Amino acid sequence: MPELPEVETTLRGIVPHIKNLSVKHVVLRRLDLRWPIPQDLTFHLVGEQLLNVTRRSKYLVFHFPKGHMLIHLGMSGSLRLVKENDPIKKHDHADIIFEHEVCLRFHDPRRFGAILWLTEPLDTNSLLSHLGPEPLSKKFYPEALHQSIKSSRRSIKQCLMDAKIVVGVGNIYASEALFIAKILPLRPANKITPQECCLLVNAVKHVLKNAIDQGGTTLRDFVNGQGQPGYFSQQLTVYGRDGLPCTVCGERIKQTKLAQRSTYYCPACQI
DNA sequence: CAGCGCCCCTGCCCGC
DNA sequence: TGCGGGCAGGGGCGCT
Repeated sequence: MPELPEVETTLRGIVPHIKNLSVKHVVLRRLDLRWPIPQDLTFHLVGEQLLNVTRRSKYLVFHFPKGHMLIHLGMSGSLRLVKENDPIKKHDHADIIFEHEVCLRFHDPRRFGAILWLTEPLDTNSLLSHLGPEPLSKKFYPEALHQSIKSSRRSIKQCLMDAKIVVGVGNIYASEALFIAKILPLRPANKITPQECCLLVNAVKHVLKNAIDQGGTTLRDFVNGQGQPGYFSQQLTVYGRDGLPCTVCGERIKQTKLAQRSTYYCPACQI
């Protein structure tokens, strides 16, 4: 399951191979994802040229002349480029087949993902219109973060994972960024100083950039557009390391639950 | 209205 | 070897 680096890795892996190609046909094997795949997706896509693919938050946006196809990978989704006649595996729910037998195959065991067709402008869509800044953009900066969390009584980790505050920081990278910034995940957001916001913004950008450079994190079954795993999991400093020594000070990493999500931190390094 | 918890679903791992 | 419980990277939604 993909966090932002995995979605970005997927995007970079597929764009050069499908941009400007026309859709030949569409195969939908299962419609019941998080929301049903629209029955008429085939009608909207066949014969149309894919103008571009972009990313907003963890949504992949496929730009067509008459609308946008939105794909979200949920917890377990992946997109791969295959040959049309590659054997179908369990949970291969949809194929978009382009010219030259280029086939984009959507695979998602848990079916928390989504494939949607939008005709309204992107910025008026209810899934996209309320999203906060992209973490790697200049719109995510220390003063803005401080402004948006300074009166919140939630924990800083929950705020980091709130897409209205900043998009794309999921459960793994929230713990990792807080470790780098030396801030305890449970700290109330309204107690985070402007100086700490600066550390945190830098940490979020650093950890996400790093993960993208490594091709994303593979915990279970993430694969990029070519079916290859990511390598960032070898660099995780706290996530999943409950009881193991902190890489900085040697203290044992602790695990706790925050809003039903596993949370890891070093009780010595982080305050 | 901020914030919490539920829930969608399959697979995997662990303990008995 | 089988079974039940718990856990997993997301995030919209309904309720308080």
